[in-house]
Amino acid sequence: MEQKTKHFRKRNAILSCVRGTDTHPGAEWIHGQLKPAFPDLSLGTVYRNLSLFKDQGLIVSVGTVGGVERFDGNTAPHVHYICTGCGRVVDLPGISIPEELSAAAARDSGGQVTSCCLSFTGICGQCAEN
Amino acid sequence: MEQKTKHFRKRNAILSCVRGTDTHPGAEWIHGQLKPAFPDLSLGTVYRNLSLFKDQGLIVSVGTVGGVERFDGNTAPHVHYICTGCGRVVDLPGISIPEELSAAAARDSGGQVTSCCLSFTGICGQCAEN
DNA sequence: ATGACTGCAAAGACTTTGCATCTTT
DNA sequence: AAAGATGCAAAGTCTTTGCAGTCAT
Repeated sequence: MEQKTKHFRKRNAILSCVRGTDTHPGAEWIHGQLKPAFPDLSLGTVYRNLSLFKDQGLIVSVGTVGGVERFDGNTAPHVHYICTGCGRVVDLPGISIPEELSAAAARDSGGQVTSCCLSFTGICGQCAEN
Repeated sequence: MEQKTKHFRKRNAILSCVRGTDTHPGAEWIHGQLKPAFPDLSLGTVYRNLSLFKDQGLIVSVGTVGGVERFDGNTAPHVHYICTGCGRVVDLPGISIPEELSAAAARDSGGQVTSCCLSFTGICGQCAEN
């Protein structure tokens, strides 16, 4: 068991890293976070595993901010606020996406709807001060 | 006047191209569309002008699909359906974003809200057949 | 002349991929 | 042995940028 753990140690660490933060990180950020614990962790491995997790539905992409794809360990549909100044992505748990919209989207598009994404963009209070 | 027109001919063509389609195009697509009329149009110019239009608020980005940024000449908030199979982005004019959500987002985030984006993703009917 | 727009190609940034190596079964 | 995971570096895409040339005022 311990052996097995070792084999997946990095993979698990990557998944835990995404799940354990609310920063909606990109690959580089995750790599930086894990580097101290895994000095030989390769960026390629981070990308490979993120892609894998995404395919498996363990994480979701919240889109590309400033050229880098950002992920979220919270796979439940929820609302984001994206600051175009600093690139921060924060959750807005106080706002929920009306249930009926998904059904309407499936009907109107004539296709299947697997996920939805509602995000607001602007300048956050902190950036506005600068 | 005709001279002036000539000077901005390409710029105007790029803007018209984005505004005149509902395909939510990326830079490459626009370049391909205008190439016949402007054989010497450079991709760099397309990128430069798209960036300019975006800064000016003449167009909006609808996000990155399959690694390429897609634009929309319709700057009014509206809902999109994105097919993860073929990458098509279509409008869902039948669905509107509840007005009160924007205000709630500004309040909850403590920042300013300049735009919002609601999109549904899935496999479109056409892709599902393959 | 001065400022603006563009073509071209080089540079940049982010992501993917091939191959050799090491691990687990 | 066979399948899976990773490091490393090369390759691939998309986008940005510097420079020189052209056009408008």
